[in-house]
Amino acid sequence: MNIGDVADLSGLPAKTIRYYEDIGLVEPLRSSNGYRSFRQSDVHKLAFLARARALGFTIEDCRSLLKLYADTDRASAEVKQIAEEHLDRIDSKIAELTEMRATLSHLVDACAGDHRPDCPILADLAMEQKAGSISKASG
Amino acid sequence: MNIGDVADLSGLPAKTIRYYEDIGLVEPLRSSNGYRSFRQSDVHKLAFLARARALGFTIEDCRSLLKLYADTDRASAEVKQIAEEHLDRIDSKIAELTEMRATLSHLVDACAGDHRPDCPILADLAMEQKAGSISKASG
DNA sequence: TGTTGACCTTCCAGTAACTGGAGGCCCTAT
DNA sequence: ATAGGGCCTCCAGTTACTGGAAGGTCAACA
Repeated sequence: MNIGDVADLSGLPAKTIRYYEDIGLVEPLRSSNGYRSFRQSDVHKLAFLARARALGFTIEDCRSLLKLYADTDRASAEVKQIAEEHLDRIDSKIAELTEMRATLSHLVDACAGDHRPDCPILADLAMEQKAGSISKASG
Repeated sequence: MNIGDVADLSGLPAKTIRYYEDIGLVEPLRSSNGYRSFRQSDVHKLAFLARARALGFTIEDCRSLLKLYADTDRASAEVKQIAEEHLDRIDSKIAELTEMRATLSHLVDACAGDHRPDCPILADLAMEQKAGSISKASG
């Protein structure tokens, strides 16, 4: 199977598949004309990668997961740990974004958004650290 | 003021401040010894940047916001628009992460996480597109 | 006066995970 | 023969920094 077919099947761009080969995630064969030749197992692996990436696992996570997937004797605990760590990262990110959202939404609501120059958003951004003791206290 | 002092005041690493100069966000003066010499207005600007970046505005957003900030005649609507677009991006990101979180958390809950090899997480990741018509339908 | 040591400088390279593009070969159809 | 599409490699760019090497500057101290 050529890269275009595999791209269609896995949902990954051909560029990305080549990249995944570069970094050693897949190792397709080569045809005599130099074209990459993908086996069914390669397609399966790429679909696995597409799914894991869509769930936000990093490439290095994916590498670990693929190893664990290939090892039929692995303990599910190992996989679960990777997933739980990822879940924690997701939770942190959501919390961070939610806080940003709250602040920003507050500012947006406070801004008239008209032709006049007064803008609470800029005012907040420009807010000076009056006390001086605020910013670098516990860095 | 030297870069170290400004770093302390703004909360930004010196490296980052140099980078901001590289990309034209600040233009500190230079002392005779070649050291960067920051005015109060530079410090103010950097604090503005630190705050905006903490709220997740991109560098290009920051560039626009700084321009608008410098222009005392701007309409608050312009600022509000940037902020609202950013708010939308945040909302999308939160939605995406929340969906990931739900799926992943479901899988983690389903996984025993013990010494046995059965693992619903890997099973899901490896899930084959049986129908074949699923993946590339509306690309 | 010499020498630490902290602070500053520039420049280069690397991060994560691709993406875009140039230049060129391969294959099929007309 | 020629047109087109698919494939190849290699290089560069993306975002927003961050780390490190090699070296200049400055204040303090013996």
